[in-house]
Amino acid sequence: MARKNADERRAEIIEATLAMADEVGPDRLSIDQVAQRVGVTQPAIFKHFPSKQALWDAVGGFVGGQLESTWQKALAGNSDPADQLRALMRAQLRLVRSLPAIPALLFSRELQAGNQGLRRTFLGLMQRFHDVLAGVLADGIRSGHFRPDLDHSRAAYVVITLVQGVAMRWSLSGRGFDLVKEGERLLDVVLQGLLADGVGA
Amino acid sequence: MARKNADERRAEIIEATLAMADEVGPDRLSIDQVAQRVGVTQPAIFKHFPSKQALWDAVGGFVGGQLESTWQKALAGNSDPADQLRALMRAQLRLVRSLPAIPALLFSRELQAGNQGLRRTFLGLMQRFHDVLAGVLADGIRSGHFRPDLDHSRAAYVVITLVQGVAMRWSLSGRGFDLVKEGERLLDVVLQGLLADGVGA
DNA sequence: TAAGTTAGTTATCACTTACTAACTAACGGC
DNA sequence: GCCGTTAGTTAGTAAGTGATAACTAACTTA
Repeated sequence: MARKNADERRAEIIEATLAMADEVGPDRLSIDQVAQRVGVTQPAIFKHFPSKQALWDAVGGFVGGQLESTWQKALAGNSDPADQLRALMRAQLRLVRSLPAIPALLFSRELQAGNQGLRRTFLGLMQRFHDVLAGVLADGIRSGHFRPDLDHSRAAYVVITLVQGVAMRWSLSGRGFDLVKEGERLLDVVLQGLLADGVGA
Repeated sequence: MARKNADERRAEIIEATLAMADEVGPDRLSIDQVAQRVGVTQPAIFKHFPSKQALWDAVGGFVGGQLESTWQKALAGNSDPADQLRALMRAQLRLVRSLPAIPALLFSRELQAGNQGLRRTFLGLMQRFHDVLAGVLADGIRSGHFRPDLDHSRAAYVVITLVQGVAMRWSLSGRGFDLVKEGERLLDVVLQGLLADGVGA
């Protein structure tokens, strides 16, 4: 019968949900599939989460927690502003690589339509990521590392867009390239800019 | 009874599918919902498409056709390389704005898991968009508009990533900003680069 | 205008879904 | 070693799913 402590089981279910969401898609994932993955009957899941939506709620909370804790570590290890940007991007992309359901999750109606609160959670996360990036950029502008005429908020959106875009392309392409490396390469191009010197000034 | 010509009805069904996919999500959309939108009973849909998957196939083909036809027009009207990049981005984002189901569609398992051929269609589209962008960039490098040390293929991926990323953020944020304008703003930042002159050389 | 074609209908099937009720057996404190 | 708690089971329900079969009525054309 292999009973387990409820906390442990909850974590196991959340993990299984993320793994299965990656395999079959968040909106197609049934409680029964999660249960099978965990090695338990379907109604057992409802002993730990009152409804499917509550399970998704918990999954979202878990992902959000992981995201936020990773940023702090990324900032701590670097001092050069460009390196801090790189570290933040790497941290974010590494998390996506280890939880590859995230991009699909963001577009799932399970979270979008069914769960107003969770939607706000994710928007809040994005906002905080923007603020962290904007802070790094503002420092770098002051210290002369970045262009003096740069709008730090807008530039932060550039970096966010780059992160989300490359994660999206990585997903769509069947994960056919090294996500973290590609992200770094793109960031390098953006740091330099596309225009020849003296053209856009 | 209001019968309609089959071609007309097919187009109507595809349109309704795209609209409903945006509202309820591609993976949650049932044939019955599409039928109701069209104003017809559920089995009538199967008179025009042999299966649900065939319907999605047709939807994908429609979207792909729209995408490709828009690029040609964008290139024709401009001569300056930077303007061509802007025009391509605007064209792509305008299409996403008019068919807002596209981002969610790309992540739907309906298309990913259920439909191998359609997946290849979309990857092919992305590849061709990359090639168009890379061509513009290569021309611009030769003519001195872009940095001589720029890798045109990599820079093309930067622009693609920017397009997909901003479309994604627009979707997630509840379409709370002007997609086309924001895309242009981000492209402008990328054209200039982030680094101060002389820092990254 | 009669006849064939076809866009539509109603009725139904087999299956999956989230969820519930009632029961069972493992664990932990005493 | 007893007993309450609780993680788990089996059995079942109501609603929704994609799809099919058989029929009907509107267009098309000879």
